[in-house]
Amino acid sequence: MSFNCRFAPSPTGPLHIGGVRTALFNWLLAKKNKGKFFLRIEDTDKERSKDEFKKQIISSLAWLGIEHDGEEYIQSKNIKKHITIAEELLKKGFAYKCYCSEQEINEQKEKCKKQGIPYVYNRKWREAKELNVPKDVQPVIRFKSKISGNTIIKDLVQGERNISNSTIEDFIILRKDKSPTYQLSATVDDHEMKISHVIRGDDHMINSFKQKQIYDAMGWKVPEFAHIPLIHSEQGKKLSKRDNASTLEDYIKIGILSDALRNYLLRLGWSHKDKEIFTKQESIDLFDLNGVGKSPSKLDLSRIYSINETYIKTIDEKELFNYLKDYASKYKKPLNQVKEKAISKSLSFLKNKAKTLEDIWKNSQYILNDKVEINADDRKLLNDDAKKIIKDFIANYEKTDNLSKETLEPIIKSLIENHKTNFKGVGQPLRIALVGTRFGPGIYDVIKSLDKLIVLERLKKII
RNA sequence: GGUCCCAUCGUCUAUCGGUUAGGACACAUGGUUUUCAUCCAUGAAAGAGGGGUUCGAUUCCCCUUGGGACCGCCA
Repeated sequence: MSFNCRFAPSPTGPLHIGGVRTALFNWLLAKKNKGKFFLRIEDTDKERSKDEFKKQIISSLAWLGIEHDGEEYIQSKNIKKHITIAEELLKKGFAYKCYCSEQEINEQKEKCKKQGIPYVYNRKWREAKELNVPKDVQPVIRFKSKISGNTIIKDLVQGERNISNSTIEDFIILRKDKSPTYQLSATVDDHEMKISHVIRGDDHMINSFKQKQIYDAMGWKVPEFAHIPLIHSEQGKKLSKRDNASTLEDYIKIGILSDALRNYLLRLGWSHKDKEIFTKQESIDLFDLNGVGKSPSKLDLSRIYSINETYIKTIDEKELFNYLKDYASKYKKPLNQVKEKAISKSLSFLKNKAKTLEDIWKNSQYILNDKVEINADDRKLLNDDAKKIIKDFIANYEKTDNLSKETLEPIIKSLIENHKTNFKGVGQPLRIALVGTRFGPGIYDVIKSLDKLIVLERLKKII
C-alpha cells in the first residue's frame, strides 16, 4: 500500500508555526516510509483566501526544506467533483436538503443561549417531505449524521477515541450557493489523492468523526488518522495570530536558521530518548508517531535561541556565511564585496557570541560602518592614561606590516610593561576606540578584521 | 454550558510496575579567559490531590482538581 501524506493549509494568512510543525510531521512520515508528501491549498473560502498567502506558504515550506511531491493541489479546482459527491449522497439518502433560513437558525441559537442549553440543529428537514418547501429559501444540503450508536477512531497518536454519534449534528456539506464546505471538500480530495495518513492538529478531531461518516457512506476506505497535540502560547492557549512570533516569517526575521527551527519543532511534542540535535536525515530515520506525546506543548523562545546557537556554532562556516549574506540582503542591508570579504574572514569570532543571524549582524557593525559610535559610559574609560597607551600603540602599529597575532603580541606586551598595566589596561581602550564598546571581540581579532587605515583613523580620532 | 481530551522540574521531555526519577533549555554559583560571550564544573528544581489494584506504583483503574480543544452556510 502506498503511503501518502498531505499538508492542507488554507491560504488565509501567513503560515503559522503550528502549521509548520504539522507540515513537518507529515513530510517526515512520508519520507520515512518512502511515500509521498502532497501540498493541498484549501482555498474554498473565496472571501478570505489570498493568492499572496498561497505563495507565502509555498515559500515558507521551501525555506524549511520541506518540498512537496508534484504540483500543489488547488482545492477550488475540484469543486465540481465535490458537488457531484454531495448530489450522490443526496440521491443515496445520506444527505438531505434543509430549507431553514440563516435567520431561523440564528433565532434558534439565540433561544438556546437564553435558556442556557447547548444548541444542536433540530434536524427539522431530515425526514420532511419536500412538498411544503418554502419558495423563497435556497436550501443547503446537510449530511444525515448517525443518530444512535458510537463511532470509534483508532488514532495513531491519541489512541482509541470514542464518541456518541448523537453529538454530531447534521453538518452542512453544500451551502445555499451550492459551494461545498470543508467537511465535504477535504474528504473528497483526501480520497481522490489517495491519502493514506491524515496527520493534523488535534483541533480537527471532531472533523474526523464527521468525515469518517462521509467515507463510510460513499463506501470509501477510511484513512489512518493522527491528531497531534496543539502548540500553546506561553499563556497556555492555542497559538493564534495575535501571539508574538507565531508565524514562520517572524522567526526568519530574527535570524533563526531553518535547520534549527526544524530541529526545535521536531522536539516539540516528540522525542527520541535523550537526543536533542537531529540532522535532517536523522529526523527522517528516527521519527515515528509513537514518540509523539498527547499533551500540548508550550512554545519556548529561549529554547529556539539555544538550538539556533548550537547550529550557528557547528555548521560549516561557508554555509553560515551564505545564510548571513541572504539574511542581510533580505532584512538588513546587502553586503558589498569588500565587506563580504571582511565579514567572511572574521566570521569565526563574530559568530561566537551570537544566538541568531541578527546577533552576528550586530556584532559586525564595527566592520560594516565607517564610523564607530562610542557611548557615554565607554567614553569615560578613555582617560589620559588610555590615550597615552593608544598613542604609543599607534607609533608601533604604523611600523608594522603583515598583521597577525604574532606581530601584534610584542607590541601589546611592551605597552603593558611600559605603562605598568595589565592586558585589560591596553586592550580595553583599544577595543573601545575600534569597536565602540568595551564588550567586543578579542583585541587581536578586532585589529586583524579592520583595514589598517581604518584602525589608525579610529585610534587617531581618540587622542 | 455540552462533547472530547490532557496532567513528571519554570519549559521541552526520558521512564513503557522495582531508578538516588535521567537529559536539555532557562536559572544560580564557581573556574578558565583579554572585556562581553564561549567553554568547563557544580547546584537548586518535578511525578496535582485522594482512593483503589499489586509484594511494590510516576507508570494500571476510579474520583476530585487544574488545564486545553471543539461546539460556523471558516478551514
